[in-house]
Amino acid sequence: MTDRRTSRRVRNAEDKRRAILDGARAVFMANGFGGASMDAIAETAGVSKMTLYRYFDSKEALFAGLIEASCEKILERDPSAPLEGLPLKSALTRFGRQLLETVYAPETLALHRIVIAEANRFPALGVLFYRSGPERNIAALAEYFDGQAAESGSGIADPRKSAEEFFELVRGYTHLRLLLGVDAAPDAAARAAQVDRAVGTFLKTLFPERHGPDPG
Amino acid sequence: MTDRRTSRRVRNAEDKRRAILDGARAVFMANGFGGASMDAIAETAGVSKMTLYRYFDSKEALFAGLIEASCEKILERDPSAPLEGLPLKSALTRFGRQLLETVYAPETLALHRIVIAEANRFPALGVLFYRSGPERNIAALAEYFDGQAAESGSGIADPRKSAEEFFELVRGYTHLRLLLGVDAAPDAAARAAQVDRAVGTFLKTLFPERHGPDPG
DNA sequence: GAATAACGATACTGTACGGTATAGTATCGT
DNA sequence: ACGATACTATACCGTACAGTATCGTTATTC
Repeated sequence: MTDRRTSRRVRNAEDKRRAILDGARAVFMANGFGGASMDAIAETAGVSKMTLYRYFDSKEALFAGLIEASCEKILERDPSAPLEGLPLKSALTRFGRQLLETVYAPETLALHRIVIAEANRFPALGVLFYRSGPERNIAALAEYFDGQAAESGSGIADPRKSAEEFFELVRGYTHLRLLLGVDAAPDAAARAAQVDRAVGTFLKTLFPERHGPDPG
Repeated sequence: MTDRRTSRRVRNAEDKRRAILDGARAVFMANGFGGASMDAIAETAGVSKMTLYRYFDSKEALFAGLIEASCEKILERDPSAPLEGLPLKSALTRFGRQLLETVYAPETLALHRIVIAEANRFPALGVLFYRSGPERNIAALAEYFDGQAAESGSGIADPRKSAEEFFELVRGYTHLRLLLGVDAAPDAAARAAQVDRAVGTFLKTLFPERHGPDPG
């Protein structure tokens, strides 16, 4: 029975591969591409260096594999999952909270940092990351806007642009501050407040006539 | 006359220092901290490696010196210079155009990349960068808002937050796409269009009652 | 239970790099 | 003109690292 079900060898191989990628993630994210050594990765992964090279041809290949795996993990989530029928304000709030939860998470920040840092050396990974993450969020929200437009009759002029604007308002400069290590990570309450403000601001840009004079 | 005016020796020293920093900028920005070698920097700067170490104690010190110098250069500009008395819309437009011109410039993008990348290894530089750049822009705009409030009577509830929101809308996701190498740098016309849209959107968030129904 | 493949441990190679030492040359101040 | 200082060029040291080779061990397959 060479491979009834999945042979044990294959499963072990998958385990090894996961272990290697986990170790690579830890070391690469903490030290960057240049600061990470293959010896350190092997040790962190609990694997001999030979095994490393059995699974990945080179340091570059390992790095690329890691980023691709991280992007695939992002892709597993459906960003628009349960929001199809929701009213606008609720949908925006949930979109926003979900965004901040993932985007402010240390792992996501580390991924941002390293992909931005190595965008020169690995141009394809920058594109892959953008398409797997931000791009999909934007597309999902834009699609939701389109659905809303069909329902309510009155549509948004440029759903894509509006979607981008919403996410910009949500993530805010806090995102940059986190990437730079200026701020500490905000807790759930702070994140919720930030989303609420962003939703309020954004709704004014969509339907200015519904809001009275604001200043004060 | 050991130093009537500035002695020639110190002028030469300043020149050398500038040359070294220029070389360091080119190499660091192109290859990152880890990918940059002191030999390459020396060669690019047209200077012997010994001279490098006469001016900077170590690679870290040189890197820190470079970032500090870059931040000082940013600080020389007064972000709020000629906008004091301008009406709101004009002021925002000029704020916005100035922001995009500098923030989308390749050197600024490279600085962003490298500071974000090395925020772990050099936490102080991340803070320095933020305070020299984004923070000052935000503060300048917030101050302008305060001035407007004093003039017009009706103020903005949270000028700082509003200033951040404006700049978020202006730089947009294009900034991330540029950092990731997904988009090519937009030309002046595209930047102007982006600013105009951001200004329009932002004004709706400030004075929703002044704008009629928008969708369509 | 033998054959086979994967793995661990470790030693090794070549090289690139950070930093230093040295020796000789140009430049500056007086 | 002379002494001091800055600079170049180059060789060098130690180390760290990417990648390879070897060998003994374990575990899987049939």
